[in-house]
Amino acid sequence: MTEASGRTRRRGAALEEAILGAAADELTASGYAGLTMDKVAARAGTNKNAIYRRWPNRLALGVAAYKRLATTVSPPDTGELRGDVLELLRRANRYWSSPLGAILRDLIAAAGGAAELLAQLQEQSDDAVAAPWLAVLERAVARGEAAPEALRPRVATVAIVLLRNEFVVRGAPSAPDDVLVEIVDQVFLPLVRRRQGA
Amino acid sequence: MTEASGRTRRRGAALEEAILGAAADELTASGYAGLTMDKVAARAGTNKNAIYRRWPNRLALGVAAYKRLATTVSPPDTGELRGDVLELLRRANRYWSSPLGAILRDLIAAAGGAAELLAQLQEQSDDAVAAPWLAVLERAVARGEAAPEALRPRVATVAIVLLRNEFVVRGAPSAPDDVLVEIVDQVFLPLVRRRQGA
DNA sequence: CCATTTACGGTACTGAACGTACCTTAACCG
DNA sequence: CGGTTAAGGTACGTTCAGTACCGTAAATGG
Repeated sequence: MTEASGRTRRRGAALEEAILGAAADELTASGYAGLTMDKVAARAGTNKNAIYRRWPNRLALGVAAYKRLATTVSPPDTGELRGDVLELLRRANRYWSSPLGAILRDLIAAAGGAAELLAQLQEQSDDAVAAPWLAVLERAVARGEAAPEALRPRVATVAIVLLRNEFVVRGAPSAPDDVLVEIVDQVFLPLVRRRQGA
Repeated sequence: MTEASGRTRRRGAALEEAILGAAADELTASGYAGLTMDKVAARAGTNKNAIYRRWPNRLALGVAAYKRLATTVSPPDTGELRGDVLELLRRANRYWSSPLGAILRDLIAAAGGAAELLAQLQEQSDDAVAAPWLAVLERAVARGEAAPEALRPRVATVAIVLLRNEFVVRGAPSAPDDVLVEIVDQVFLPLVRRRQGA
């Protein structure tokens, strides 16, 4: 049979949508390891040519497909800094432990330092990661719980970076809650709290 | 020709040595991406059977070969905490920027969360990473430069974890010195310094 | 409204590697 | 010295990424 039954032949944006959708489906179904170009083409009802005309390789397609699966979060507001921070960490822990987190880790691994692709995964590089932490800290500063010096990305994101380290370097499938508490109480809070001296 | 010319047929430990050596050579010559089982076998003057009898797959061989390339470091002693810490970070930065660092990153990536292999790469898991930092901090505590509460692995290793994050997640080929200084002055020193309050 | 160009669909390949199977033969061991 | 173990040799099976070509539907535009 020529073409897929009675349907009209798709082009341009419509086809691109179909491919991305198929790739996203494959990602959720089989993870990045199971994302093969042939399967994506088949699921999208097209062929590999159409894919390679748009993305140079499998990784680029994977990154593009992941972006439509990623969601953004709104910062919590428990009324107190420690609660907010723990909540942010627990969310992150859940996410990294989830199938989506596994996909993200695989993509980061596959990118292997290709800065351009890594930046796409962070969606606006640092800002998106730092935003909720800065939001939470700003309220804490207003309440007098945190020092204004804490309102710098490097400082604000310390906790999340430490947690991510557990996953990327230690390979934990999920970080125990003790670890989150330890990060908050041993590192994050001592660091951002209003200091009397120096 | 049968066998490799006149040489006697190696077995057991001798052959294992030869394979590991060949794998290490391949790693330094072509990186982990270029480490193929066929090339290792050829360079070791044997065949893939002998390799697969000892390591279950390419990654395991890569990790084993890497371990013989890795070296350990002794902690610096500049007489002052900030100097020691910057020196440790600069060393780490150089290492991660080097070909060996690239191999390590690829291996971590390829392990993709296989905790067992990742642990081998850290050589004794945390301890080896934390040791020099704890050593440097102990001297600082003795001098009154740092608070005793800093002598915990989670706290002591904050700086190195933040730097590693630059490589793994941001994909920088090398971190600018500014970043190291930022990590030290904005995060590490404020965190470990003797605090008057609370 | 028709000719031309663009880009899809179909299909077949190439090439790289991993991992396996199987047999022959040398080294070790009691 | 005979039997067992482990090398060496070699040939596959498989899986995929990425490429090449060709015929044809859809846009384009005169």
